[in-house]
Amino acid sequence: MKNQKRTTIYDIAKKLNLNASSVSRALSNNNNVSAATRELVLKTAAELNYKQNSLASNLRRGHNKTIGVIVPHINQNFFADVIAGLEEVTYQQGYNLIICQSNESYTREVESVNTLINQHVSCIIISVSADFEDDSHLRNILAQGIQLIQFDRVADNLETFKVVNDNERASMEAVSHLITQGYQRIALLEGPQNLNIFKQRKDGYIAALKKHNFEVLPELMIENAWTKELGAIATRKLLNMPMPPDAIFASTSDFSALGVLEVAHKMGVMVPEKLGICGYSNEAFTEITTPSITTIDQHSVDMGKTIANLFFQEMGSEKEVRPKIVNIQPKLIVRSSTLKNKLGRSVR
Amino acid sequence: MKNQKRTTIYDIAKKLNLNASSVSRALSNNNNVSAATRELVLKTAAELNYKQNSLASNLRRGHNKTIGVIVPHINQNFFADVIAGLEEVTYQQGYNLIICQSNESYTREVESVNTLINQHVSCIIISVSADFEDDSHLRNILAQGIQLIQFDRVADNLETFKVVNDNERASMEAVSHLITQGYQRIALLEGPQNLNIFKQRKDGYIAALKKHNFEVLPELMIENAWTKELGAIATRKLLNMPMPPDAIFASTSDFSALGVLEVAHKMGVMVPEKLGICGYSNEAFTEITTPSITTIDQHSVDMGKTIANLFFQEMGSEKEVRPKIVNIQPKLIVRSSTLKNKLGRSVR
DNA sequence: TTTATATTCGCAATCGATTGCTTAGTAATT
DNA sequence: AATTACTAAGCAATCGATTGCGAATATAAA
Repeated sequence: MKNQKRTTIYDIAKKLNLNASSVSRALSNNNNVSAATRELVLKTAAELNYKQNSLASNLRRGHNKTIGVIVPHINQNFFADVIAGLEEVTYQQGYNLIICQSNESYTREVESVNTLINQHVSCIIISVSADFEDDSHLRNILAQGIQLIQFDRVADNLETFKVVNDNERASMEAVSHLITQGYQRIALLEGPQNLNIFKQRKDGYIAALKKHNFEVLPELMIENAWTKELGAIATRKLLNMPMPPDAIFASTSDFSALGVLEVAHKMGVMVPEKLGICGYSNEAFTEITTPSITTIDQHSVDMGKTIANLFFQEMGSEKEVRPKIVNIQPKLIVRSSTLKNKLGRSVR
Repeated sequence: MKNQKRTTIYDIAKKLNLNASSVSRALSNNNNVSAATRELVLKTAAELNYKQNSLASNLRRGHNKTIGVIVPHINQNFFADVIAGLEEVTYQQGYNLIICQSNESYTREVESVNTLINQHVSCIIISVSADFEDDSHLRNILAQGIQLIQFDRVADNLETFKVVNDNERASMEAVSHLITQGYQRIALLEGPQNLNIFKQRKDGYIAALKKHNFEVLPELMIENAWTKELGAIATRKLLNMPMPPDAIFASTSDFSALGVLEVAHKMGVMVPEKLGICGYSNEAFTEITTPSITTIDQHSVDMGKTIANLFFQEMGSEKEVRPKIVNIQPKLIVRSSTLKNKLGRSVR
């Protein structure tokens, strides 16, 4: 079974008393072969169970119909969805995806970039890790003549194609919604501020408060509360304050919003009456908690498709194209956890 | 930016007045080079920002440190987790993953197999699509000398390495648990029976009933109820029967269990008092529904790791190894939705 | 000093497919 | 009949790294 010979175009050529070049041309639908020999070649190729060796073909042609993807974790919903969207489009174009996960580690991210460069991928699509340090490895991608698209978490001062969510606007919209619902003291759970997406969400929160002439209170902004557990801890602290917040915007993820909800339940704080809760990401479970959680949908599968289309449309053209930034508008999904005004929770 | 020249070993060789073979040997830590030249080569390689061309290397050496993975959907938790586990191990061995999704389509599955064969991957890891027709494409993988590991959904009559869950046992355990809790009429939501995993779960259900001398009632076994919507429809039908079930085992997925739960809520049927519910897969949300849902954990990340280890350990050896089947024991996670006996739902 | 052994390195073929160029053969044109 | 135009197919180089073999040089042994 091991290392057996696979049929090559030479095998086909020999069998038909042809030259390998003719076989190659026949298989690639090149017009420099007669219809008769093409037929013959295709027939014997099928008979001998010939499979093209993409390695050889790619080496010769100098490019690889393969796209590399680097994400922090493959099995986080957002990234899994983006990859699913990517695959959908790239598959149709005959491209393959090589997937790497950085595990939020900068070292691994750099290593992954290097293997992808070695593989001669046509494009690298990346969402940088949480302990992102500097962008030399990304610059190296460009230096090797490989296309680069950053998405979601992007290195701000590196000019490349980018597909991002308008985090600031979404965040602003969410907080405005809370204010409209009558919440007065709105707390924020923040993510690591070295990632631009979390900074933008914080900015949106602050902008919304200012717009409505609310005071921006540092004690209501909790750093690094981006897991369910950290969200729970932060909530306990917030609700035990002398003047506790009456709403919490878990800007990091729905998981931290879930932590908020659980603590509220345990402490007997009514949601949404006494505490409004808003998450981020529109994870499947936000629809089915009691009460269901208001959140922000990032159109993740579409994001994947957008990224892929960007590659095939914009970057496929021969002329040098200026890096473009695509801003996807996330959508606020209002559910029961913030509907203080219209009780009865009829909205789904 | 486009099509620029990348540095090759020839560039390094020329600069150092060496032959490319020496450069190659130096870079590959071959002992047939002096320490001095190795130093020199490594230094200039770094200076010139040399990156190995894996295409050329793989072509010459006849193998590709790449593993192909084909799953129905990348963004289903179970598969995403398995892939994450796979990546974890393969990364450490310097292997890359090429990911394809079949979208439950047989045609796409066959096409994906073909591209992976063309790519000369060392191994193909597959969980077959729902409309799996025949295994000729899988046999073709073996015929091309490529390793093959099937997991979860496997083609029964093809002898290859397999990593599966003991679905029948898990299913039996779940139903036995329901019986122990005092449920008397236990319904089953089935998945497509052309997939062996769903057949096994049904077998486990029947075996448990028989073991406890319960009657096996065809009217309580609902076919193809494997999404949330189909689960809901089935539940409505079941609960409107003259003699409705007092427990439903959604053997297909937690999503269908969720459909059951929602219908129960709407119809005012108390869970777990009047209706016990058990799902399958241990999706994240099962922990946080009200009541939380009893389910079965498949150790999905570990499964991925097991598969990868199987490849590196068993199949790496030169001697022909007999295909081996690894059976992973899923774990019943008892939560509130089936705790009729001990009310108060103190268990998490 | 001479012979034997070990190191280090170059030469050239190889992996399989592609492609520019050339040649042979056929058809069309005058 | 002769020249031109065109088609079909072969030749050989190429992509970049690897590797068996042999040559040259250095080192050790006699």
